[in-house]
Amino acid sequence: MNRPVVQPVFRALHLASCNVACSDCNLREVCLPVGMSRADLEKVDRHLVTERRPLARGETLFQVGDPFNALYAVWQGSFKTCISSRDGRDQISGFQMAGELLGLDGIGSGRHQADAVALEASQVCVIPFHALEALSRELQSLQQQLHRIMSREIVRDHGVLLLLGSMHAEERVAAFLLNLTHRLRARGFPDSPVQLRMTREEIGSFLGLQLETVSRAFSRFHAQGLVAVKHRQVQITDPAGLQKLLGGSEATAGL
Amino acid sequence: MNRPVVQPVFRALHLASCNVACSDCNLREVCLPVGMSRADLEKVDRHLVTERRPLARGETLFQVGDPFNALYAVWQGSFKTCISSRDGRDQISGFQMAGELLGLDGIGSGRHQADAVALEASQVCVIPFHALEALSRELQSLQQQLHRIMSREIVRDHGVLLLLGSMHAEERVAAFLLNLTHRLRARGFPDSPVQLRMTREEIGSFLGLQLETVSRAFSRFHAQGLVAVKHRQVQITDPAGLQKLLGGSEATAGL
DNA sequence: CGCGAACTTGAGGCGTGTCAACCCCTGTGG
DNA sequence: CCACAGGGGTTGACACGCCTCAAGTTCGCG
Repeated sequence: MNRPVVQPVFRALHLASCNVACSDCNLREVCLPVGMSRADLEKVDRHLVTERRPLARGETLFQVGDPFNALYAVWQGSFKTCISSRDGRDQISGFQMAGELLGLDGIGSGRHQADAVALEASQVCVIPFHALEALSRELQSLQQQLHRIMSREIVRDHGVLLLLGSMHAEERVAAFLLNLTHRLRARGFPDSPVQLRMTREEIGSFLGLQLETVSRAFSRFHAQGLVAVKHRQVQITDPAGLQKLLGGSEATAGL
Repeated sequence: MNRPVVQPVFRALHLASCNVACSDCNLREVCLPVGMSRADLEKVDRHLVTERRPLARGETLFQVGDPFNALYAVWQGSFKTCISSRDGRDQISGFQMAGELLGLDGIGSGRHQADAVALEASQVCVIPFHALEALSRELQSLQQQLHRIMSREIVRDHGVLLLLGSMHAEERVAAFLLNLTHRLRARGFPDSPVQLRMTREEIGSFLGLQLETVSRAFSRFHAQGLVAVKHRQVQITDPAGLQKLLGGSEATAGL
């Protein structure tokens, strides 16, 4: 890797854009190239994912109406996606962490249908969509993976529908916490204290609740010994107890 | 095509499975093959859509856990799709009418993740998924169309999220009615009296409301002169008034 | 004609939203 | 290093929208 002498700020950018290779990425088992052969992976490296983009906390990756050119895979950090109707109502449609794809909602119309905002300092891999379509006509493994990812996004949304349509406040918050820890564990994070990256208001927006209701749910869980909450530090001390609040259901996998 | 002598009930089945051709279908402008060339359409006819399946009112097309083999395009009639968690909670995730695709949620896991039930006597075109993937590697137009459809399904779900997460009961019902009439009009139905195919309870399940709440919303709309409701016959007399209930927003396109 | 399902309407209670006060943490500037 | 401002979070009191339960009506169908 060549490493020219540059000022720190540019150096960071430069380093980020070097060495973008799915085949070396430790997310390859949870990201786009799940289950692809070595040979196919190399084609992906060469033709598909060549750029990585860093974002500061609060920075917008894309917003409603932006022309759609690429999908983005979260490489580091986390994001929220917000949708809004023109009368000012708005809502967070999901939180994305490492290995998850952003931008799928832009394919249908050629324009992004949501805002994507970094919740912390983050980096995304840029996947130009025309290249993705071209390569997935060539590689069946890539084609199947893309279809699976889109389908799972639909199933995830249906899970949120179920949550918003039929669960009470405490059930929603419990489902949210369990889902979060499931996803973190799947990515190899220790499931001990979780550092929330979003505010109570953002959690509430996602769950269709007011921020006070979210806060009260946390407090009650704390009082019942289910979790230890301190600001954004959350430690689940009784996962089974939280699960029981959901009627024993485990259908929290896909939020 | 051979036409054996059979009893009427089987004959109906047989006739239904003849003459399945997207190129002749009057839904081709709203269904899977939107915008495809004549030549590509013929390949679709030959290799992809060869079977049509009739269903009686209340009959199940597929249910949760069934192996996923095919997508289904609604040709006639309408469907509901239901999701459920194992503690008995369940919810309708959508209503599908002519030209809309069923089964996208099965791609990711190889098993259907919802129940699809006919709301009236209906027919669907069967689209074997392995054949769809194979042909869409060959035809860019088909590939793009599939991606667009899946993306729009995601956007639609996000619209429902917004509805469930941020709207009051009457707003939800108003959005539901407007969305229904939009879709019917797009399919060439006269937008005068609409015949609902679902019960109040089903509407409520979809909107995250109790059936009584839906009924009361209808009654109030009636009293305000916005609609003329008589059982399942609904006539929107003041679309602009309904729209105003949504804060003037027109973000109802994608329910 | 009579039964059951679907629908309507009313009364009352509960869960959240709303509003408000207060606290805690962080970061900034003197 | 401390003071202070401001955003984020917690907690309480109250109101209100929707759920729940119940009774009665209409429609569809055998």
